[in-house]
Amino acid sequence: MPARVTTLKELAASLGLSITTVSRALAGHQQIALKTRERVARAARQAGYVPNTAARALVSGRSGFVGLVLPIRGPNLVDSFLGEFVTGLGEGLVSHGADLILATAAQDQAELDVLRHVVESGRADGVVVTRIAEVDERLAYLRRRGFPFVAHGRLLDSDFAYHWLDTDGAHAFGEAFDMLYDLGHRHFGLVTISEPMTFRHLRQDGLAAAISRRGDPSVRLDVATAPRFDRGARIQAVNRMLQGPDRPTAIVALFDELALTVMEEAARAGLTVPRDLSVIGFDNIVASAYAPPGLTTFDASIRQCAREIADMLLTVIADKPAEPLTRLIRPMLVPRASHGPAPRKTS
Amino acid sequence: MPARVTTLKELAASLGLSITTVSRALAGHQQIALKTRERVARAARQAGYVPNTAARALVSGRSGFVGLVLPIRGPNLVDSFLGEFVTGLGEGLVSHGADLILATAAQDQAELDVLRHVVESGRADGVVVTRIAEVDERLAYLRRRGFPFVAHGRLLDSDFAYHWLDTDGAHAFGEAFDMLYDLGHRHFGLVTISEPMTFRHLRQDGLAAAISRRGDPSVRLDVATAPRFDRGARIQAVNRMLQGPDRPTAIVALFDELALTVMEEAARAGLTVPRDLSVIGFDNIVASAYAPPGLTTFDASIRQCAREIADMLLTVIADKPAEPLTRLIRPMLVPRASHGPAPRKTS
DNA sequence: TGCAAAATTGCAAACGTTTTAAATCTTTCT
DNA sequence: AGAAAGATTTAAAACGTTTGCAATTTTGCA
Repeated sequence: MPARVTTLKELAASLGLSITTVSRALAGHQQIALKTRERVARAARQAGYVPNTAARALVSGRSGFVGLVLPIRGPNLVDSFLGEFVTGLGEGLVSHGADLILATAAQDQAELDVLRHVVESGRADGVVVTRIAEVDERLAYLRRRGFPFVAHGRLLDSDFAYHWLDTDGAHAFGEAFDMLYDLGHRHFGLVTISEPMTFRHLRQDGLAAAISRRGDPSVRLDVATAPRFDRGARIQAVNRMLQGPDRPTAIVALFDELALTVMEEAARAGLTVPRDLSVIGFDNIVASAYAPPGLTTFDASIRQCAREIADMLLTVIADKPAEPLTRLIRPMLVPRASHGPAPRKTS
Repeated sequence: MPARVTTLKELAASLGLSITTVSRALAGHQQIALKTRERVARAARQAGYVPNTAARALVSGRSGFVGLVLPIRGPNLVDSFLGEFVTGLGEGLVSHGADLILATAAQDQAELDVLRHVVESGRADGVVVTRIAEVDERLAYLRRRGFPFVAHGRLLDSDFAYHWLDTDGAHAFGEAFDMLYDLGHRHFGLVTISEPMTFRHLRQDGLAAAISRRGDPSVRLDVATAPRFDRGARIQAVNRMLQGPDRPTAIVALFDELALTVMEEAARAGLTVPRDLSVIGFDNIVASAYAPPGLTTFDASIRQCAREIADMLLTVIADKPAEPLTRLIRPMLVPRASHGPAPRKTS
């Protein structure tokens, strides 16, 4: 059990050196004699010295933290996104000795307020912003403030540049369309949400672009929209799409939860997936592998993305690059058993 | 857009008051005239003043953070535990103005090292420790150090008292046994893991206790053990249990992932759940609702537990209670379709 | 050996806040 | 009116670190 040394002063005293020298030695400054550096390092290790974060932050202006404001979540919303995301961030940060701070918005408190506090209190040197909204005041604020940040996702258009990493949902949805078209499908359904997040536009536009690229006027696309967190409304919307006399033969859902609802309701309506209906999702949540017959979807590897976001942010903090850093990650198709050839026309 | 006031000094100057007075006014000290307190509060709000965390932490010795060392996770381990847990912690902390810091262990670094750093650097006022191991050096360290912490889970026995919250796995497994016994089952299987976590003992002991409480000598229990993160070995272990000429009619799995493996392998072996085999899990992960025929399991409401843990920890930090705080949360049975009456003896 | 240059170390200020002890101003009472 | 008591405010130290600049020691060379 090593004698506890709490401060630099104590360590310096035990070595017969000044605080300055010890501080510089530990920081690896060349101007300190190598022999001294080694001696100090050994003593510090042996004494279990750990520098005080607050003191260091106060004088250097760097906290060594990266902030993330927790997205507000419904009471019974359970998914693995957050866990994957923070794990990835942690992995990306740890190699640079940074840590993550998680701030939560209270019930009635706006996320922007929390963000402001994190920024203004000097708790963090940079922040990560997720779930970008169509009009996102957080980005505007950070921009105004000149505070380092990296967005996970992006705006549809903006009059300023910023650093972002996004999964290429547009490409994935195009790929889904092409695959389904080649399987003979001509009548498509898109199940989407009504919340003003940009990713829904990016994905829908990717689908639309692939359709028009194909240039086949016989292709039809129905769109069903429901609020994200209202399961009842979601089921209704899906059923409206499923129950018309003339229903799509292939449904693409904005993300897996919606796709699973589609599969459940299809089963309830007596439809067999993929014989009567093809379904494709996005996210590759765990349940998608288990829900029969196995949902075909896209894997965005959240954890890997988060790791890269951490790297980007640390670069932004350290180097203040003039050009915006941007990364578009292509999600990977995970083919399972929920898609297949279009059913023969029966009429 | 309010003029940015970064420091107390500036705010004091703009008010024509001393730093001391402004500091005290904002802290709500009675000795400052009410009129002054109000004037200062208004000015601070209007100027958007946010106190510097580092400076405050340095002088007060309190960082306002609670630490959590991220459990090391395999590369493709995906679950919702972490997300639920940090969400709950965040919810519990926010009402007291505390934030969460997440520290990650580097590849080869021991979790204890990271914990030590968090503690010794003064980054946090208290920590949460999860996934308690049979011999847990983290608890021993924190104890020695006299550092505030709350454990999620507990030791099997210990020579010192500490604060913990745990889900009552023993009770749940007893409940599972009773239910299955009443359905006619006499031959049981337990699928468990080989990692030295205490919860596996608590649950297994709960099962054993229920068996002996029943006092029926015809009850048999087979146990299969596999390493947690080795899917191949897990499948092998399950199959050994399933393929004997004399297999259990009811299998209880230590947690849902294992139960899902059991159901998959049962299906592969041509067994129908629950007709030929009853399966019960623990955790209620999302996939359990989707995996046919729907896994009967127990819900531990991680998020709610985490919220309580946060409350407990804040109490511990503030009040240093002499008596250990302990909470045992009874998980709730989530009956689905994977359990049923024991099959008739055919032989 | 002596002196300039180079190498190494140390002093002291600063970061923004809280807090102890003391100073100033107001009120109350004789 | 004057002093004591109470109310309110302030000066200055402290927290543990980093860092600009100065001081000291060592080295190289004549």
